[in-house]
Amino acid sequence: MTPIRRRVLEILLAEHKAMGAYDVLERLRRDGLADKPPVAYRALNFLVDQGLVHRVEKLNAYVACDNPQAQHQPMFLICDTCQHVAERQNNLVEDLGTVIDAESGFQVQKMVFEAQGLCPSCQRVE
Amino acid sequence: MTPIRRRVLEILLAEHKAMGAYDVLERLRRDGLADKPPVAYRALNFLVDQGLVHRVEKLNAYVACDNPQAQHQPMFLICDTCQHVAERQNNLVEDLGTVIDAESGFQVQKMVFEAQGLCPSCQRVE
DNA sequence: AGATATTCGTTATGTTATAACATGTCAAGT
DNA sequence: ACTTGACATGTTATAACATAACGAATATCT
Repeated sequence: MTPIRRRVLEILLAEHKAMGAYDVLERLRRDGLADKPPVAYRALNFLVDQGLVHRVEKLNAYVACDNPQAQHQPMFLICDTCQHVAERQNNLVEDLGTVIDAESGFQVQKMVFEAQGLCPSCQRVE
Repeated sequence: MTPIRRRVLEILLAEHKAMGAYDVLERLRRDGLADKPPVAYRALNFLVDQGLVHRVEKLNAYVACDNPQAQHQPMFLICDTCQHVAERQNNLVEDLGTVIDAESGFQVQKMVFEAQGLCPSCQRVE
């Protein structure tokens, strides 16, 4: 952990939402830290490798992990209306990894599971 | 269906692999068709909406659908070694959609499921 | 201290995607 | 036949996302 990495994690924890790398970068700039793209990407990639941050593929964005202690295969529920990203866990995801392996011989190393739709509170509004 | 859309679909069917929008564009250019990014993106988005093509989020790429007739929630197995993308179906994916809805009230409209790892033939080589 | 490895700062550029607007095409309605 | 409307296309420009490369700074080990 270094000052930049720590700061990026703090930013993501404080926002508690998915942020693009350039959004993070903008925050770093406001803090007087370096503001070139590689600075943000390096820190984000490091945090993702450590399991402290997840990347949301559908959004090209990053969120702080809800539960960094536990080994887990996260899945994300992305609300199309309010853009909120909820992290969830469900054993079915890991089961699916096992099933794929058994059925097709494909050796799964990493899985991406992301659902888009309407979160409960946006359903009520519609 | 229009000439450009048909041609883009043909290209993807012929390659039988995931192609980036700019790869498709390069082919269109060779065919003497328009070669500006929006041309490729419009055709690809159209084909995705029709269910004839899928977008692979992890790769920012597109593949022709294996089985366009059937209503399905595809999943993709992406080999990190040979880059091959296999399309699969499994009821667990749809089950997961149902479970999410039941457990958290999130109304799922679209799901992305992508696994990365080693395909059977690349496992043998390692 | 000197050697080694890691991180950082920066420039430049590569890659993916869309906004905006002008133009073309064709069929339906009058 | 002519206008309108819907849709598709062509084009410019630029936004948004991401990394290669390299030298300087900092930490770690012996």
